[in-house]
Amino acid sequence: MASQPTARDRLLDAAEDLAATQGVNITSVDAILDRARVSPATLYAHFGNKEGLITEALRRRLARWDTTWQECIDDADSREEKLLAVFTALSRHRRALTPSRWCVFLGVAAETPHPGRDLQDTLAADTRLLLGRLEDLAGPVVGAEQAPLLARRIVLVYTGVLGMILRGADVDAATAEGRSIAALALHAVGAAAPAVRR
Amino acid sequence: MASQPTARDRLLDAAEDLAATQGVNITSVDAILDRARVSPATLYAHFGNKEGLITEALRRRLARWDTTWQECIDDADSREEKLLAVFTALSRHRRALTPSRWCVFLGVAAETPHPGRDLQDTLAADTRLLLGRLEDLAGPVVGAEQAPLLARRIVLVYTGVLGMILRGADVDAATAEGRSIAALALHAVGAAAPAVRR
DNA sequence: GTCTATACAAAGATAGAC
DNA sequence: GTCTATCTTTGTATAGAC
Repeated sequence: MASQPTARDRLLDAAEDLAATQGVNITSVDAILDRARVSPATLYAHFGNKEGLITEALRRRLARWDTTWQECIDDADSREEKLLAVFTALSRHRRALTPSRWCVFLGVAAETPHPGRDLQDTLAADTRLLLGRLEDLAGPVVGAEQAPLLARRIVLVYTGVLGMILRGADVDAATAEGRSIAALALHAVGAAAPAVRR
Repeated sequence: MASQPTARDRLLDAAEDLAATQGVNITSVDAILDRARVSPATLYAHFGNKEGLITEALRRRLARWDTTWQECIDDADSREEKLLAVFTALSRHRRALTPSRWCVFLGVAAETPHPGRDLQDTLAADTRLLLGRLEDLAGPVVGAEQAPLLARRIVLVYTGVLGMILRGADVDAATAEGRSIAALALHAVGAAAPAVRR
């Protein structure tokens, strides 16, 4: 029956949007409060402090990314396509949510040299999700032995796409280019260690 | 005869070090002044404001990167090695200067959603230098027509290496991995459009 | 849970003397 | 050119009422 978002949700929305588009350090608590139309006390009651709010907003965004990516994997037909679905997911993710200037997680990591434990964990969870899932998907394609190598390479290329967006590159062009390079890496590793059958 | 660095140089050193290791937004003017052992008025007399100082420090660092990279290119034997020398240069650069947490230019870009014109130009100059020089080096290897494509791909991979450092990856490992992927891209593009002779 | 009002610290930048 | 001292704004966070 909740027709109106709660103050808590409005805070998370505002924090996510501003972190994604402006960055966390330049975004003041006041700016978040203004956008969420919420009073200071409410923020601190729910999240303790600014970093707590940011951490919670990132957790929520990571969960949504997780879902979107998994859907793209499920939609893909072949094992190779599933491995490259991370690039499709990037496009879909950016269309579904407030598109970040490049990547909210890397952005917050770049801006926060000394994160608290919870924030640190949340940021690391993004990288863990990428490496872990790509390794799982790479196993059936190039074998368990080569899977970690291929996963690292695809994460590197994926991260490069995000960086190119920060450099001002066209998002779709950079994504397509990343996918091409990842496909090269896939076939190179696959050639070295022939694909596991079925 | 200048045995002591000037106040101006101490300011540039302090700004560069703190921007590289901590980030620009979290670094206060006071912190820069403390480290440089300089008074506020001196900073503003020389650079106008904080962004002016940061811009100047970045310009100086870009010039040093330019030099280091060119030296690595000159040291390389083959045309292919010259094209991949950007990864060697990255290692050498990071050993020569205060190593940034990942990349000072991308870091400042990520932290500054609305840069002034001078800062904007300086940040863009980094990307321009990368794309332009790599395209020049790619021409003799894959031909002028394919050179822009290969240059973009290598910049993407190079940027991915920097992003992996931000993700916590080992610097040498990420650099080596990036070089391998760039070599794949080189050979793939080269195979599509056979190398120009000489 | 949420608000109004405010405390307190830190930020960037400037004035005026030497 | 450089310093000491200070001004003003903005920042995060809390107190106390409803």
